[in-house]
Amino acid sequence: MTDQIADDITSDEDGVPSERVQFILDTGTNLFAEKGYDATSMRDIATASGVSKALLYHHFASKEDIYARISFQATRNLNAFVRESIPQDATAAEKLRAFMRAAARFFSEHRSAWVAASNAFWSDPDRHRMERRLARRREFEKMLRDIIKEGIASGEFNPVDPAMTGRLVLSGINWMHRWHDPEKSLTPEEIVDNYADILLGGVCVKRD
Amino acid sequence: MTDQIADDITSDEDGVPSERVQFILDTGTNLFAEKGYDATSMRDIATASGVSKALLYHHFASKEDIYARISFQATRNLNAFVRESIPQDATAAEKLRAFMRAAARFFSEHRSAWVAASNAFWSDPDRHRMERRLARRREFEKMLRDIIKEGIASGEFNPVDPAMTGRLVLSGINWMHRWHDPEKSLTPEEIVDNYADILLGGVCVKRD
DNA sequence: CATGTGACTGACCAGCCGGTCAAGGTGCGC
DNA sequence: GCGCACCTTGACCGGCTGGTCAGTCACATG
Repeated sequence: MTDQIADDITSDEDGVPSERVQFILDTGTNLFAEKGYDATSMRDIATASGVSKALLYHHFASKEDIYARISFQATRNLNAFVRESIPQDATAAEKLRAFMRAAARFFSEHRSAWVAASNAFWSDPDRHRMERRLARRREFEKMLRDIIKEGIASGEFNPVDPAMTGRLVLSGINWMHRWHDPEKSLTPEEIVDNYADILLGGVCVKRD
Repeated sequence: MTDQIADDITSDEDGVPSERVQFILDTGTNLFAEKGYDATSMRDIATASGVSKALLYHHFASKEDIYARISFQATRNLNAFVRESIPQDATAAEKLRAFMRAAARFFSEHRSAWVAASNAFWSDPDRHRMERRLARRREFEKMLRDIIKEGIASGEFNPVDPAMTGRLVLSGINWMHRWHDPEKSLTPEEIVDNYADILLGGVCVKRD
């Protein structure tokens, strides 16, 4: 029923959160990213936010609710952002590179939220929301595979396996936060640019 | 062999653990891999092992001690196993592929332990052990970079950045446990074989 | 037999966990 | 003035956490 969907949307996105609610979410984002979900207590979030623990339960249903809203916010605009960053009239290679750059850029701009959201598989608190998360991830992966398929169809790419190639690309992006130090070295965009070079050009020298 | 190394080995491996101790470690390995470090309690491990919680503290110093021993066991033989799997008289491409296959094989054979060990950065309970873990990881990465450097030096590989290429290779291997279902689809070795094909051959068609 | 040693246990601890609740502001419409 | 809606709080709850401890048992050594 349509009413239900409308209810779901409003109850979930809930317009713009109040300043204080958003501040609590930001605080939680950093704590979750630093220490992980389990190791971060509601007291930690409350203290770091400068409010009482009870207030958290006035604005949020539970600890998982806070976490869900954080990861929801973190990934909400990812698909749209990446899609908008891909040029229409371009080679598949350019599109692939744009995809990787956009994902890396989004990652670096929402680093804490991304780490917090991707660090846990987080079982199944709200099934409906979980399904939408999964659907969004599938859509994200499909975007990437379509670029690869397009390149193969046009003869620009070798006949690689799109699913496997996509996974390798995403592995590089997703694993970055495990070793990348934002303080030094290259920016995430520079790193994935390197990855793109390696992937597109291949490691072995081209033999005729 | 130097005395220091011998000391290190005996002090840490401490001979073969008794049957019961090893059983507790195996039980803990599975629990940590399933539920994560924080979500696994000492009671869980004790109950699942069929012993009292107090016995855990008779054999182990703390919860972190159990975890450290598990991840130590898990990675102990990785370097040696991978090194032995690399053929001496072979092209750099063959060596790279052998490296990836061996790492993937080791991963699939010690899946639970590997997931448990790699899921947490786990701060710093025992500095000495932590440093040796890091040293081992550096050694592992160096092995991979040396293969790549060798290929570049001989003219077999393109002048790619060894560090960056190594990270991309390891990203694919390390990220696998996040999406790979051991029940179905390809084996880890088949997957990294695909990765090797893509990486070595490149995605773009070779233009003379 | 006594003595000692290491594996093993149930009961217990302080402290923290997520979550609840009744009550106290505070400001706004009436 | 009153009532009302919302934000905010400190005190509190049962339950679980990692960890401790005194003591039991089997067995080996003298």
